[in-house]
Amino acid sequence: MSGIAAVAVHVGSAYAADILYSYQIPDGLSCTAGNRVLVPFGRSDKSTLGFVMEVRPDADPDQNPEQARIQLKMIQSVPDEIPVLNPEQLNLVRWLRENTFCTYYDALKAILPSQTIKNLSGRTRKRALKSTESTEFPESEIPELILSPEQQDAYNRIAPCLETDHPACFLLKGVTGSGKTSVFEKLAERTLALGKSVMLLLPEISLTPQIVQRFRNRFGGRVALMHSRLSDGERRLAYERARTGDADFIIGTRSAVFAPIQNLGLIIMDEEGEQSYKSESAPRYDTIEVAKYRCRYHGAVLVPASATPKIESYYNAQKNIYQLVELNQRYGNAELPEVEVIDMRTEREAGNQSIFSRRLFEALRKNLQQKEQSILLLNRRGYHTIISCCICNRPVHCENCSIPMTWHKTDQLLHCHYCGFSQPVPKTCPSCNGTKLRRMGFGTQKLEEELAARLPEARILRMDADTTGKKNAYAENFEAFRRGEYDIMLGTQMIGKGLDFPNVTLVGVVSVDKALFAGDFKSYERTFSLVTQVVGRSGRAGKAGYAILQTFMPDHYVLRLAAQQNYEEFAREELALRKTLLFPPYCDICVVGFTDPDEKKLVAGAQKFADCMRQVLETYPGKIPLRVLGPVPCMYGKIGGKYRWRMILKCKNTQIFRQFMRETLEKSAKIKEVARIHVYVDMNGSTGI
DNA sequence: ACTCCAATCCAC
DNA sequence: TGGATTGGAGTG
Repeated sequence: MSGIAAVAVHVGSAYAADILYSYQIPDGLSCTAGNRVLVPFGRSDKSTLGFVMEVRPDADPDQNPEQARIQLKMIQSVPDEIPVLNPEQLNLVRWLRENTFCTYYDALKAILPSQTIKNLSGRTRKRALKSTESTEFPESEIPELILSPEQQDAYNRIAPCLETDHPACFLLKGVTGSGKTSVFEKLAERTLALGKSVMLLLPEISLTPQIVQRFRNRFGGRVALMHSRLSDGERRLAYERARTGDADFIIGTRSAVFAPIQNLGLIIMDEEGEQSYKSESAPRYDTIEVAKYRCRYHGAVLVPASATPKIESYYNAQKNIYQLVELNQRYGNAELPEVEVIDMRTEREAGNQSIFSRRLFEALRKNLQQKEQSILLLNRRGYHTIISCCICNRPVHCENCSIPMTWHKTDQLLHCHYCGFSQPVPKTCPSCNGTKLRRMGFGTQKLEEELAARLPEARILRMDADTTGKKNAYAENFEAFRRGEYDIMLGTQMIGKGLDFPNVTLVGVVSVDKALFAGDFKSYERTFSLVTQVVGRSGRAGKAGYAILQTFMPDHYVLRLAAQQNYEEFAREELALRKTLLFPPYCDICVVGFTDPDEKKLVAGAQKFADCMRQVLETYPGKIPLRVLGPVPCMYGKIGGKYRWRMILKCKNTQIFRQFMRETLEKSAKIKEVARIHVYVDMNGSTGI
C-alpha cells in the first residue's frame, strides 16, 4: 500500500459532514495532493468525485493500532495525470474554508472551472479549447505612455516594490479625472517587463469597456478576460490561458482574483470600495482579502484604487499598513465642479411640488440651449415608489418578500425589486381592506416623464436595471450618450460609473436622502461615495463643471461634505462615529444568517444555534471578545418566500475567533432544529438587509 | 446532498 | 397486511 489520501467529497452544505475522508491509495496508483480521485462513497459505495487535500504515510500498526483496525476504502481511479490543484490553490482552498466559513466544495467551486468540479460522466471527450474572443491586435502604433509629473511621482513610489519579492500594498487615492488608469498602465507595463504577471480587477466589466479596450490595445494577446458573463467554455479557456502562461495579464471582476496565474507581480483593484467585490453567496469572500493572500504568497504588490476609498482602507493607510499614494490634480488641470446644495423644504414652502427645484430646472434648460450634456441621479427605479393605504398607511407589500412594491408605468403593474414578482394594483388594501389607495414618491420612470413634458425638445436616455437588461445595453447606451445622441442621461447609481463623458457640464442629484438611512453602518459611506462619484462626472477636458444637489437635509454632514468633495473630513467624522459606536475598522462584524420558508422552524433553529454558541463560548474563557445581537428578524424579514433572521456579532476576526465559530457551526449542525434550517456566516459583509 | 432504513400511515 | 410516504442518521 502506498499511503492514505485525505479527500474532500461533495456532501452538500452540511457543516457536520464537511470533513476530509481517508482513503487507501492502492499500489501502483500515483496520487498526490491536488489530484482529483473517484472514490466509493456512502453506504451504497457510489462512485463519487473528490479532491485529495493531503497524502499521509500508511498508519504504522505498532504506533497506532487503533487506526490500523479501521478498514479504509480504496481509491478507485485518478482521472488526471497532473493534479488539477497546484500548491497555491490547495492553500487557497484551506484559507477560504477557514476565513469565509464555507465547505471544501464551496471553496473548490470558486477556484476551479465548473467542468472540473462536476462529476465525470462516462464519456468525457477532450475538445480543443477554441477562442471566440477577438484576438485582433491594434492596427495603429501604440503611443508611448506619457505621465503627468504627479502621475509619475505615484508610479515612482510604487514601481521599486515590483522588483522585490516582498509583498506590499499601496492605496492609490485619486480624485475623479486624475488619470489613475495611466498609472495602472505604466505599472502593468513595468511588471510584465520584469517577467511577472498582472491582474486588473474591476467592479463590473460591462460598465467599463473603455478601460478594458485601453489595456487590450496596449497589451494585446497577453490579456485574458474573466467575468461572470462568460460561458462555461469561455471561462475554461481563459482559465487554461492563465494556467499555462499564454495569458499573463488577467482583467476581470471579483471571481478573476482566483485566476491560476503564475509568478504574480501586481494586482490592481479599481474602485476598491465597490460592493461587488464582496461575494454575497458561498464562499462569502472579500476580494481584497483574497488578493492580499495571493500577494503574500507571491511577494506581489497590491494597489487598491479609488477616489473615495473604503473607510477601512483609509484607516489602514493612516496606520501605515497600506502606503498612501495620492493623485489630487485632474487631467488637464480641470477644476472639480462647483456644487450647489438646494434645500427642497424651501421649494415646497414656495409652492413648488415638482421633482425639480427651480434652480435645477433652469440649469437643465440652459444646458440644453447651449448644447451641453447633463446627468441626473435618482436612486429609485420604477414610476411611483410606493402605493399605500389612506386608512392604515401601510404600503402594498410583495407577497413573497416583506418589501414595499414599486409601480411601473410601462406594464401598469406593481413590481418587487427583490424577487421580481409582479401583480396588478389591488382594488383594496391587503392589510385592512380600505378602499382608498394613494400613489406616492417618484422613480426614474416618472422623472423621465416629467422631464419629457417640461423639456419636449430634449433627447433623454434613461439608465436603470429596467432599460439595461440586455447583455451589451449598458455599453451601447453609454457610448451613444458619449457620442452626443442624447442631451440628458438620467438613472440610478449605475450612471455614477462607466465611461468618461467629456461634454457633460451639469450633474443634478435629484434625490439620495433615503440612501442615508438604508439601515446599516455603511449607508453614510456609500452615499458619500455615490454623490462624490456622480458629481465628479461634471466638467472634464477643459470645460468647467457644475452640480446641483437637491435634499431635504442640507445640514446633514454627509451631504454637506459630499458637496464639498471633502473626503478627508468625511473620513475623520466617519471614523470618530465608528469608534464611538464600535463598528469597523474598530471591530469586525460577523453576521450569522438563518433562512427557511417556515417561520416557526426558523425561529426554533436560530434560538438553538444561539444556545449552542453560548455553550461553546464558555469553553473559551475570556479568550473571545464578543458582543452579540439577536437572533432577530432581518430588516426585510422575508425575501423570495423565505423568512430571514440573523445574529450580529461584533468581534475580532482572529484565528481563535474563527476556530470558535467553526466549532459552533459543527456542533450546532448536529442539533436537529438547526440542521433543518439554512445557516450561513458572513464576515464583514453587508448587515443591512 | 443523497441514500438507506425504520417508523408510520392508510386503503383494503 | 403490504405499499407508499416520511423523518433521521451517516457518509472514511
